[in-house]
Amino acid sequence: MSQFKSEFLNIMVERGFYNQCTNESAFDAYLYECEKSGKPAVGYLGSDPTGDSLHVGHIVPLMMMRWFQKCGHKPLTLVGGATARIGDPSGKDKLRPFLDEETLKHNIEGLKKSFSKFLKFGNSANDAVMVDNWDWFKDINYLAFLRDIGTYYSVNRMLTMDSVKSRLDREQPMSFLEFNYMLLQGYDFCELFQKYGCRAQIAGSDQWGNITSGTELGRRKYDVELFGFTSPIITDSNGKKMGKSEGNAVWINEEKLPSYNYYQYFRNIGDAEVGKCLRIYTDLPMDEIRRLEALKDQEINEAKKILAFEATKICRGEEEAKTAQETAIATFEKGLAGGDLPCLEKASVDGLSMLDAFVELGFISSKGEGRRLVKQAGLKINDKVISDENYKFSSADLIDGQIKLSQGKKKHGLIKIA
RNA sequence: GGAGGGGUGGCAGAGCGGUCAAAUGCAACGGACUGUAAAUCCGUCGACUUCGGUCUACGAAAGUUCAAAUCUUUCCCCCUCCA
Repeated sequence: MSQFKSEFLNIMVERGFYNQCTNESAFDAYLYECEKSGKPAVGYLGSDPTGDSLHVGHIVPLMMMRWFQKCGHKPLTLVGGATARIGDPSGKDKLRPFLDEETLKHNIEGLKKSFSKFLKFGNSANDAVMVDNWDWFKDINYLAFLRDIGTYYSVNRMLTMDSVKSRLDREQPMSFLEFNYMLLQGYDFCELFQKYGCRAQIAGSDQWGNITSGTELGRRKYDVELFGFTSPIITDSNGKKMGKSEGNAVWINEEKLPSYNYYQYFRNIGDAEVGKCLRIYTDLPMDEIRRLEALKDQEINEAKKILAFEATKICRGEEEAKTAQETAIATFEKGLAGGDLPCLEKASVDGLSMLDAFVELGFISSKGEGRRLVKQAGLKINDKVISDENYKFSSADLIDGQIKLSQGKKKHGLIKIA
């Protein structure tokens, strides 16, 4: 299996991160050279601040960077303050809405937070560094850019790029603005090369076109070989992209999603995904992973628990992971009401309408939905199915000062007396 | 600038004067079966409701009509072809 000289690439292959590389053997040699000499290679991962947190779908490249750093290399995290003002057309049919300054600033802060959960930032040689491409794009002159960069791009070739071609094939509009996106990303790569000696870009496979834009620009303009390295798109067994739970994104930042929900997302992963997810979303050694993924039937639940715990640990810290796990075990295995469940605090529960409580907890979005669920036996109070949609609580429902509310089999919450 | 086509629920996509809260598919949700899995089956899927109904919705506004997603006018947006 170990066909590479560099530790990094071997890990990538072994754990299923490897999809495509611009020049495998040269990249390997370069990394090996760096690893041997103790001089970190520099690689970057870019992300446009279109939201204020990354989500599970972004973890794959984040974990690649994490390993990159573990192998002694230096990760740069680039936020696209400039490119977000344009919008990457890859994989999209519509022009993105423009973002105002304030949201961009807010989003960039959020991304910093997300990045720092997976990478170590600081001042030593291989610590991660955050950069914003707005810094070099904000003062750029249009004519100068066209002349210095535009000359290296062939429109003929750009039209064959997937991001462009698929739009055209599907007869979706593509503005000139978006068409320029790949030049900007190419420019980023070269800029990072100039400033930090960055030779590698790591990303999801949908970025291939944008990456090669950079490597080609590097070759033409600076006569240097830059490397691009991509991961496969990780899908679940239905072939859908990972990262949605109950129709909502699984966010990295805790203010967007409680750790308990984060834990549950991984706990509920399909059997077929366990091995793949252990490799990608945890730091566990391969021996351990091979042992876990060999488990079958009921036993595989042990593997899922470890997966959920480890994944939560990386992102939310060990304490949070423990609490989430304890809560999950208490509620699901012991049928109790665990401590970290979503909770509603009330001064008194007498006369409180059950439906209102469910709405307030966010389990249902309307009372109508709640009524339907009651008809379908989907709502429970203290583990007893409720058949009266107008049920009102009284202090008789309190058990140890709290009431357990459940919607379906998986959503549980509490009402506590404050 | 000219000619034509189109904007419908989370998405895709029917409907083209009443029977339309709007077919169908996907997604989502609940139940059964299980292992907090997958597959399958059954059910639900605008809001409020004293479950009788009430209200808001088919790009926006105005109009015709007892009645409009469906017809008319204006506006906005998109697509295709021509210049």
